[in-house]
Amino acid sequence: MSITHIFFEEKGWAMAANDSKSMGMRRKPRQARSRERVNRILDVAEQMFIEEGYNATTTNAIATRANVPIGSLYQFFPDKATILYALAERYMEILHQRITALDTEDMLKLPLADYVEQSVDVTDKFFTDYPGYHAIFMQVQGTMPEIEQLENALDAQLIEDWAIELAQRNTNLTVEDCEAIAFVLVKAIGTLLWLSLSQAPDFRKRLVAETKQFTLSYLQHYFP
Amino acid sequence: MSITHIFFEEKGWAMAANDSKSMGMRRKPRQARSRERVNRILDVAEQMFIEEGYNATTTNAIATRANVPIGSLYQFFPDKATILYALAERYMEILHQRITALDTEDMLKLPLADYVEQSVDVTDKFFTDYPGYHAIFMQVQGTMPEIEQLENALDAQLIEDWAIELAQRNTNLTVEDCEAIAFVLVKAIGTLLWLSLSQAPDFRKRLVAETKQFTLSYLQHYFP
Amino acid sequence: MSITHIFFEEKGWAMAANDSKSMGMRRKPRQARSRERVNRILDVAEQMFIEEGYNATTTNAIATRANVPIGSLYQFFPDKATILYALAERYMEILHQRITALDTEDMLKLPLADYVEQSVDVTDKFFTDYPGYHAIFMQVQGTMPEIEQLENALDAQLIEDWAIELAQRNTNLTVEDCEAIAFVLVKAIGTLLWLSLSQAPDFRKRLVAETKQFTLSYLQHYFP
Amino acid sequence: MSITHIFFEEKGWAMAANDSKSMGMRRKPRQARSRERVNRILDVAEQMFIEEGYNATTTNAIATRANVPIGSLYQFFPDKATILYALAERYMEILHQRITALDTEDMLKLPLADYVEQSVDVTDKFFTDYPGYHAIFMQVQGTMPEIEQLENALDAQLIEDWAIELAQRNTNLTVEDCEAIAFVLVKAIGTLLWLSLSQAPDFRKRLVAETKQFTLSYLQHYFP
DNA sequence: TATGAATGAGACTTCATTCAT
DNA sequence: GATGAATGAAGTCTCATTCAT
Repeated sequence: MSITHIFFEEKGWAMAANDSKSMGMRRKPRQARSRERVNRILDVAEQMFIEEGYNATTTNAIATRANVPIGSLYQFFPDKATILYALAERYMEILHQRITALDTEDMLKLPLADYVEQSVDVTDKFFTDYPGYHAIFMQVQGTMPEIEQLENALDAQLIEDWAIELAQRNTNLTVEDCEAIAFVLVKAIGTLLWLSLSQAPDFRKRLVAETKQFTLSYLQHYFP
Repeated sequence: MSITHIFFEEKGWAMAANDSKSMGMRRKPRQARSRERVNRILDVAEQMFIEEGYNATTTNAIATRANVPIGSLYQFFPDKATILYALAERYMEILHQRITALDTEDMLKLPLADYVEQSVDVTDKFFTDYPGYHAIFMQVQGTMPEIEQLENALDAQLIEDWAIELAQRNTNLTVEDCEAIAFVLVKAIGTLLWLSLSQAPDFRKRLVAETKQFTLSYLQHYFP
Repeated sequence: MSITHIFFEEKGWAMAANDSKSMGMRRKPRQARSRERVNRILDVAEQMFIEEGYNATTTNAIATRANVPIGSLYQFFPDKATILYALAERYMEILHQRITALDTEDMLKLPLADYVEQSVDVTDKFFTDYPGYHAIFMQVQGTMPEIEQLENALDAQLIEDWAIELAQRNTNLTVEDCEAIAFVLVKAIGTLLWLSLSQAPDFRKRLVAETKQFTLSYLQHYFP
Repeated sequence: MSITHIFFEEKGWAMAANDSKSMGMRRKPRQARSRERVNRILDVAEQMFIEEGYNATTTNAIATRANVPIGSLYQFFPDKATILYALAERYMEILHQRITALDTEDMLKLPLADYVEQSVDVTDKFFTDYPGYHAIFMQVQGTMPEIEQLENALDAQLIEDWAIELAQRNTNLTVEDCEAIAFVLVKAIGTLLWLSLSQAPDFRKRLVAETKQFTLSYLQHYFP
């Protein structure tokens, strides 16, 4: 079992993604129909939040486009913010699955260049598959503490993962060193890959390549 | 005169920051009292946009806190969005001044490490002095084309500046190379320094240092 | 079936009065309670538009006097203008019913004097029953194209009806002749009867009589 | 001196058009510059009231388009309604001049057909020259008693003129008869000629002709 | 449980009028 | 007297959320 996996378990994220917490869903959908409805609501909300923005998207519009009565929507989600929160949780769950799918122990054996290559590609795939991730969360920066907390937790997890792997590759580095490096990498890689999404295809490819390059250059400084 | 300076002139930013354009102010404040009012409105708006978010901030609240009647606010700004736009222009003007203050010719003579050191410090100072810059514009990503355009123009300018300087340091690089590298640097440095603002002091210092390190490592790859 | 009736069907007015069109209602009231609400809104609006004028009447005042929350009002009517439009449609529907109730074929057999007598009386009754008709629409002349269009359509219909009947009474007249005569009659009779409403009872009676006389004299010129 | 003239004098209209009354202008413009300003304001207001409607036209817009500071506008006109009132007075003055220009005594000698011809033509010319007359006053029907009063007075004057002339042509008719007939004629002719303004040129000509025809037919009934 | 019509506080914005300069 | 920036009451309309059916 990968280290990442262990961390997720420890921090309770696997559960977080399914339970209703302080800011969670009102009722867990147990019936198949309900689960499908909830997913439709989240899909529609994701799309509309990206297209029109969180504030410009009305709950009624989400319900209408999801073919779900507004009353039902409010049975699953106590308020509009919770929809965003649930979306965040869904992203987290997906990212968790992707990361745990990578076998960390094998990755440690890879040469640094290959390790960077794979890590960036996995992140890139995530952004390609879920373009809403950044688009949505940027909008609520600083205005929705609950969401920000979740997002930070998500990034913190990624950072922790990197930090641990870095620590294992170079035992001379302190934990603080590793965490700072990992912070820089996760945030910089995340931003660049996200930005690359809205660029022309050729430039986008170039940006992904440069992302790998700067990651590698930076790491080579610490892992010569 | 620095290259940067020339570019700003060419592109007309210096004027853009002073004229009312398509999305500009309704009336330019010429009297001292009016100019003070407009600045008070912008200061209050900046503060509230950061604290409560753009959408949660009402025009009446801005007017009240700025001690300006709502009618007067609307004499200067045709609508709420224009306040944000004016804020963006103000940031742009300031950044323009700071950048043109650096003498580019001297910087080209600096060793790479010092060049990086200075560039990152200038950017960091800007974010420290104007913490609203990122905080505000992240919120409206994808929902306010006019603002985004302005922000992109600003970043594009910074990228162009970097690109030109890089081209002069290493004439083997193509324009495309330089622009891709500059894009990566501007966006990554911007994000990292902005994020560092909300970190604990020690970690923040470390992040600034790492930002420099990562910039240097990356550039050394191209400028050995 | 009368000619008038056929024309109304052809032109689709009967439907227009029931469907929500481009400038139509937001939601059609299907429940009895909703229909009653919509009617209360229209009644109150009619009254207030007459008493205070269209512009001086606020949507909140309408809602309050109709005992309907402002939000509900806006569920039926997307904006204030649509209330006026709906009022116009209601008048149109009523007038349509009244006109189709007259059996045109029988009227053609009447002597000219009786024909005039009946036609003027029907119009007069309409104005007596719906004093808002002219009062309201005069106010928005030249400022609300949508409404004007509807009003013109209504008058055009009346004119068309008259023109056809005139053509059948005197086959020597061209279509153009009939339409010009009908235009004059519809507009002049409409104005005079409407103005008579605000006159003292005796003078009002005299005016109705003179309206008939003037109509008859004019028609006798063409139908000796 | 014509009868009409005498009446105008008696009723004091000639003065009314120059003095500030209860609802009159704040200050009579005595300087040439002021008089010119007032006229420019009235011209602009007339145009805008026709184009945009009375309510949609702002006093600031009038002042701007008239090249008169808003403060000055309010020195001449205490409020917006007074501008409309002054416009009404200006129309009245003009109409008065036109009517007194006709020599009533000569007109009485004319055959009925020629008399009708001339009267309608004069009225038509007035509407052609001052298309705002009806356009503006229709809009404020029932919402501005002061204006309505003035308009009624104006029409009452015209009616009175007609009535007297009719009485002189046929001494068998009572005063009441003449007034009822004159009322019908003034209102019907006014409406039709005004409506004709917005019709296609050919149809407009036809309407003017029909207006003369119905006037003649109607009068022939009383003056065989 | 499911539905969707109903609710009303409150957002943005306008504009007739004033009054300090 | 002349000016035009300043004022704020009031208007239109939205939308998250509820609750009667």
